Order: sequence, then C-alpha cells, then structure tokens
Amino acid sequence: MSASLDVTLAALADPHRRATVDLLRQGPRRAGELAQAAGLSAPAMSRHLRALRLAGLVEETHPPFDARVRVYALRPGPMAELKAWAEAAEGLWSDQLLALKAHVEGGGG
Amino acid sequence: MSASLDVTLAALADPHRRATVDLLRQGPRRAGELAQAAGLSAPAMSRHLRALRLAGLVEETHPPFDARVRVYALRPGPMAELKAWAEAAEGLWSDQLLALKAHVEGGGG
DNA sequence: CAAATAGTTTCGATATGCGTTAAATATTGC
DNA sequence: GCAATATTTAACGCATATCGAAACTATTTG
Repeated sequence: MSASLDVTLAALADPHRRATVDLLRQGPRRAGELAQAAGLSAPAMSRHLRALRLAGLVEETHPPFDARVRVYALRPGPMAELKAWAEAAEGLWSDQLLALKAHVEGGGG
Repeated sequence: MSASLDVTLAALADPHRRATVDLLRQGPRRAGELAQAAGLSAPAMSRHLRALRLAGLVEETHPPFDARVRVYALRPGPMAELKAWAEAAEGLWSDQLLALKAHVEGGGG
C-alpha cells in the first residue's frame, strides 16, 4: 500500500494539472508560460504547480539570470512508480479471466 | 488530450478506490467481499464501484447461481492507457535535463 | 528609492466528493 | 406470498478543492 502513489494520483486527478504535466513533457517551462499555455490565471497555475511539487511530480528551479522567474521541470520518481503500478496489473489479465470463470462457476471464496 | 485518461486518473485518485483495484488484482470479488476487505460500508463501496465502472476500470458480472450477487473484475483498457501515458514520460528525462540546462542558460523560449 | 515584473499566498464563494443512514430493487428460499 | 439476502439509490451533512480578485514577497530596472 503505497501512500505516495495516492499522493501522485491525487495530484494528477485534476485535468489542469495533468495538462500541465503534459506540457512539461516537452521540456521545462516558466510558471507564466504554463499558465498561458493552459489557459489559467497565474494564481491558479501557481496553486497547481504547488500541488504537483508537493507530490514530487515537478521541481522548481530559479534561473541565474532572473531570480524572479521559476522554471518547472518534471521529476521522474512518482511517474515511474505510477508506471510500475499500472504495469504490474498487466500480465494478470489472463489469470483474471481464469479466476473470474472459477469464481462465477464455483461460487466464490 | 485524452479525456478518458482524466476519467481514469480521477477514478484512481481516491485511496479507497485504488485499494479496491489492488484487491481486484488478486482476482474478481463480490461487492460485499470488497466492502468488507476495504473496511467500507456496502453503500460506500457500491458508489466506488460505480465510479470505477464508469471509468471503465472494472466490469460487473452476475454469477449464474445467484443473480443478487455482483462480481467485479478489472478491465485492462484504461490501466493500459495509464501505463502508456506514464511510460511515455520515461525516456524523456535525459532530454529534460538537457532542455532544462538550455532553458536556464539561454533565457527561455 | 520608486516603478515594474514574476510569482505566490490569502480570502470569500461555489462546487464537488465522500460517508452514513434510510429506503428501494432484485432475487432467493421456505 | 413473505422473510431474508445482496446490492444499489436517495437524502443529508461535512470536508475539501477550485477559482478569481486582491494583497504580498522578492527581484530587477531606472
């Protein structure tokens, strides 16, 4: 039972946050760029980015040429865990079908 | 932009639903069994199962020996899509690092 | 130091989700 | 037909998330 997976999924559950993650796949972006690209106000995007950061999905860096700017980039960890979780389900489907057959015919247990 | 992915993620965002999916990995179960195993009341589990079903993550079957019982089993489609989505992020991390470097040093765009 | 810029945090309002209790539906068994 | 079983649906209250607007922090620029 992975608590961090719950955090990851909760963070990705919001469509705007998932869209933001998709945007970040093309490369790191500034907060303002993300807000504009996602059609969100700056505060809204800021809150979403915070949620993603708390979930460990993105990280924030300050570019050296302007410390006001915040650049966000994806972090691999949580996504890898999510992938592994989703992956683990695969390869079980054939077993599932057999088990379903047995369960339905046998009466469960 | 995959709307179905949003539905999948929203469905999996709830800890109880994710736990239910984890339970179903071991094989199909009756609604009552799932409720008991997850420590939820029957109505609560019923609504979670509905959410999972609407997301296409589980399917419902009636065993022939008792039509009152509903057996739930995992469905592969949405999970596969989720896996593919999470997978697509991987293999981009090295590029991400390069892009971050370029972005930070170059001034962005 | 004042003005402008980038972004975040707070505040108030609305909306959505979850759980429990009670009622309803469908089905089984006597 | 009537009581019991398996599960869902409905109604209510509570907690939480989200948004926009306004205020705030930090930093750059003149």
